[in-house]
Amino acid sequence: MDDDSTHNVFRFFTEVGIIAQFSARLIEKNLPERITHLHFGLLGHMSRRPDGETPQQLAYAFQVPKTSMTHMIRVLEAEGYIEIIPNPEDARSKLAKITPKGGELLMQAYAKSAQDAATMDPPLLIDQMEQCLEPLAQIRAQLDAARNKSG
Amino acid sequence: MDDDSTHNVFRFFTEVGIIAQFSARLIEKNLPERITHLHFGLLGHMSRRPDGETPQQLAYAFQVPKTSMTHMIRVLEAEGYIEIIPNPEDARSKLAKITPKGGELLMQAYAKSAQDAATMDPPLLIDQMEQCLEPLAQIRAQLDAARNKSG
DNA sequence: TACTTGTAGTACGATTTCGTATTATGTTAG
DNA sequence: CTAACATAATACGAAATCGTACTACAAGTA
Repeated sequence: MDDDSTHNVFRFFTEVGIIAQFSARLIEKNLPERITHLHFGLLGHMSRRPDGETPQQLAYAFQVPKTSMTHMIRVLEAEGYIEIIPNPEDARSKLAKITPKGGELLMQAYAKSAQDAATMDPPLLIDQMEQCLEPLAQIRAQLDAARNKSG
Repeated sequence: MDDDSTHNVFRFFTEVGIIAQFSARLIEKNLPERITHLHFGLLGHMSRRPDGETPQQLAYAFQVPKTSMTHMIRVLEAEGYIEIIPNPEDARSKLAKITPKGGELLMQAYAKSAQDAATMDPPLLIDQMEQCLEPLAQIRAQLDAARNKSG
C-alpha cells in the first residue's frame, strides 16, 4: 500500500469517526437519561429479531465485550425496554427481547431525531449520504469479513 | 424530508457508526495499555499545532465534555506523551503540547496500523474509501456548521 | 457413566466518562 | 476602582466500560 493510499485510509477513518460522534449526539439528545445510542442500536437490532438474541450474539454484533453487554442489557431491562428470558435451547444462556415499551422508545426517538435531522441549518447533505451508502456497506462487509478471519 | 430520505440518513449513520468501531479497534490494537483511539486522535491533532491547544479547544474539537478532556490529557501527561503548561495569555487556562515521546507513539502506532491495514484479508476497499472521502468531508463540515448554529 | 474440555453469562475491581458544583481568573458596566 | 457577571479548569461522585477470574451447563471421549 503506497503512502498516498495509507494517508487516505487514515483520513477516511478520521472522517468516519467524527461523523459517528455527531450522529451519536443527535440520537442521544432524544433518549432518556441512562440510554445511549448503543442502547438505541440494540433496540433497533432486537426489533428486527422478534425471537430474541443471546447476550453473546449481541456483544458480537455490536463489537463490545461480553461484560459490557451484560451491563447494557441490564440497564435496558431495568427500564423495561427489553425482557430477559431463559434460552429454551441452552440452560446456560438467555434471550433478550424488546418489549412494547422498548418499541415505543425506539419509534419516538427515531421520529424526533428524524425531525431534528430534517430541520438542521445548514441542511443535511442527503445526496452525499446516499452517494456513500453503497461503498460504506461494502467497506463494512469487508471489515466484518476480515474480523472473522483473523480476529 | 420524505420517508425514504429519512431511512437513508439513519442507514448512513448506522454504517458510519459500525465502521468507526472497527477503526477504533484497528488503531487501539497498536496502542499501549491506557491509550485509546481518542488519545491517538488527540496526539495527531496536537502534532499539527506545535503551539499547543487549550483543554477547552480540544474538548470542542473532539466533541467530549470538558471534564472528560481533563481526564484524557492527564493520562497523556502522566505517560509523558504531552506536556501541560500555563497559558501565557490567560492565567485560568493551560496549553497541552505533544512531546517527542508522544510524537514517537503517534508515528509508531500509525506505521503499525498501516501495516495491519495493508495486510488485511480480504483486503481493504481503498477505492471505495477514496470515493467517499469528498462527500464525507462535506457532510462533516455541514454537521459542524449546524452545531455552531444551534447546538 | 465418568472425565475432559468448551462455552454462556456474571461477580468483581480498576479505570473511564461525564454531570454538577466549585475555584480562580478575566471582562465589563458604572 | 469595584461589583457583577462570564469563563477555564477541576473536585467530586454516580454510572459505564471492560479485563480477569469464576460458576454453571454443554458436548465430546472413552
